[in-house]
Amino acid sequence: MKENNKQGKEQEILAAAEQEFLSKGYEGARTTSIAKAAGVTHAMLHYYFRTKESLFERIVDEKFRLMLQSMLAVIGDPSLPVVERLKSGISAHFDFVAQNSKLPLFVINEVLSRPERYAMLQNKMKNLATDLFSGLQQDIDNAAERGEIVHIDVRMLLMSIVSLNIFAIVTFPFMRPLIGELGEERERFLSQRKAENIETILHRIKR
Amino acid sequence: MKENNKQGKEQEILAAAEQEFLSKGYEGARTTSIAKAAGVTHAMLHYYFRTKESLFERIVDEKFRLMLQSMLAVIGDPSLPVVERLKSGISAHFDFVAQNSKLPLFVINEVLSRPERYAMLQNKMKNLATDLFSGLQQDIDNAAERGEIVHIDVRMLLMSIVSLNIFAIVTFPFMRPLIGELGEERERFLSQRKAENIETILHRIKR
DNA sequence: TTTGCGACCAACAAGATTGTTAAATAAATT
DNA sequence: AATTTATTTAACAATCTTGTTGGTCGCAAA
Repeated sequence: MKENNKQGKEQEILAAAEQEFLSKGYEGARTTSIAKAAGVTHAMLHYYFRTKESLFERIVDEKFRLMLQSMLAVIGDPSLPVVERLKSGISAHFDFVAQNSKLPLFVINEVLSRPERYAMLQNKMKNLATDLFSGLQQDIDNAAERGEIVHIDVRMLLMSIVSLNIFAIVTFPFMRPLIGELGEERERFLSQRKAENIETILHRIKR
Repeated sequence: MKENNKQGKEQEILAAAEQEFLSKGYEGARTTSIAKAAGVTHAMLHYYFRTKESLFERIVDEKFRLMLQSMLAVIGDPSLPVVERLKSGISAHFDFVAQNSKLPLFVINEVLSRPERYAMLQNKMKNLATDLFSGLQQDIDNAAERGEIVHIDVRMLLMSIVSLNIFAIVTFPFMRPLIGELGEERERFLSQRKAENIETILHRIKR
């Protein structure tokens, strides 16, 4: 029942910290609570990670990376035709967010409450934008030239996609009754909402 | 410079509390900080509002009401034809959120971190849904029968609208660079994004 | 064996934060 | 004016929270 290998405890603490920070944010999180959840004295927590702040950094760095990585999923497979590419991209992004439902709000909250992080996030975003988005933009432009779809700025389109996906999953807990009978079970609702989001984006580019 | 009428101080405290709670949330807010911002000793804060919690309730009640009220704006003017009605509804909702940009995140965070509020919010939402949405749904159904637009569940449509509007404004601070040159000034970006959101929704129902 | 070193814990320290209270002051009521 | 009531203040209390410290335990290298 006891885990007393040296690295084991560090991992336990990290796992507990992730839980705590993701669900309560930096301010709401308590190092004692993290320690308890990890099955360690709170002195141990300070032994492995000097301060609450440094422990938080560890979590936040990983989560920011994960968040950006998820944006990449939207780009989809360049070998597919544009419409298929978008379909699978939206679907992949939706699934990712559904399985990491606390991630978006965590990132948004922590970056908004720490303007000193703006620069970092903005840089990474800019890289994403210039490097990855341009390929999809080309695909879109070409398809538009062929008259298959409508002209549109890929950044606007991607923003719509992440808006629709993230918002649906974040607000699911209290949107459920608004949807009424449709929202009996989480899975059912999510799959319907995913289909609706795909539909919305495809309509947007339909000729 | 001093406001020493009795009711004045209470209002000062409420105003300061609103600022503090909206930007830092319940956990991040400090009663001493609120008191200082209001120009009162922190004992005064406890004199007027017994506890931090009760002060918070005052703010949260008002903000929840405001939030739901803003959803109503989306319904729009029933005397307009459906497409016009949606256009003005989306625009009104977008403007409201833009002028209350801290509201959505505040409400989402506080309701999610307090499941005991789920029931309350869910009830109010259900009322909105049954009472107000049905009118718009009728309009949509009729227009769809006439072949002007496509059939769609109004709840899905409204969820898309609030997703697009809220997300755009909440994430504006760090989405700006992703948009690049487009996002030089806030006003410019917001008006472009508003237009894009309207476009997206209209495409969704276009035949 | 003993020396050293990392993991570990109980207790403590310092400061922040919410909340109380007793007394002073102002305002209103009789 | 006298009495009550509301407002205000300063000081304190209780608790929580982060962080430290001195010392213990086990184990491996010398």
